[in-house]
Amino acid sequence: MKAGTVKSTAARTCCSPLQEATINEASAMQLATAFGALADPARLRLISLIATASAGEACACDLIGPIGKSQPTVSHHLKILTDAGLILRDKRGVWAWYRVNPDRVAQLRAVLG
Amino acid sequence: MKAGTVKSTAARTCCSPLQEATINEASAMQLATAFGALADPARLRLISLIATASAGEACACDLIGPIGKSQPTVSHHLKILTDAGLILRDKRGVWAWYRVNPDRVAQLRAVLG
DNA sequence: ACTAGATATCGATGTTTGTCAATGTCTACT
DNA sequence: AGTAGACATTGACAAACATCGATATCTAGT
Repeated sequence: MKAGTVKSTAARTCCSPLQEATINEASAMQLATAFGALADPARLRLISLIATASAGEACACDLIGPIGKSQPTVSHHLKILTDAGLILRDKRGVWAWYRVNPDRVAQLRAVLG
Repeated sequence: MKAGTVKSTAARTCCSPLQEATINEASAMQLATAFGALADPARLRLISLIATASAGEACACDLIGPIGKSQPTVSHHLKILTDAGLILRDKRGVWAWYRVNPDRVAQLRAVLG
């Protein structure tokens, strides 16, 4: 039985009605993608490496070693983080430089606030 | 070639060494699980529904309708959120009451801070 | 032009995940 | 004791994902 329906003693003590959800389905999907980008140990370590790099940016070539995964795999994870807007790519010559996107991170932090 | 190695003109302009990652592999896995719990639209809506419920807690029976998924599926999502420590379960009689775990949410917010 | 190196993309594969129908368990009421 | 209802668990299945080897693309130096 749906709680809140007055039908028995137990039912009467149950369930004040919920407010409308503050997150609608569209923005839930958008946020889920962003949190999903953080839902992998390798990607968390990548974003941490980038965030703590001197000058606030890191070359992809220096991220492969510490992660301990193959180059295509690291490239794949960096793409997921980039597509989610969490990091920004800057291709300079042969190298790809990544830095954290503070606005996007702050947006996620606000959701948890 | 690993950037930072002095070998060519381009190499010389590349790659100040990265600091050590602030997140080690163990805590990365732990955090990935937590963010993974937020990486689904249905679960985000669930936690939002619970957070905005009057008295700060919501009965599972009132969460099935708004989510629009079957009862086992909603129960499954609630379990994932509970296992990740994001919400707390309180079984009272036949009903299961859920509330947000503020400490855990604050911990995740701190990681993004 | 050619070569070497950095990164991205493709194709394949094993694993994880979301979903639901069916079923089990537990509580409270009759 | 029996019944009804709330919630969890199981089993199955398709979709999504992480990973890697092979390959393509693009840049810089020779």
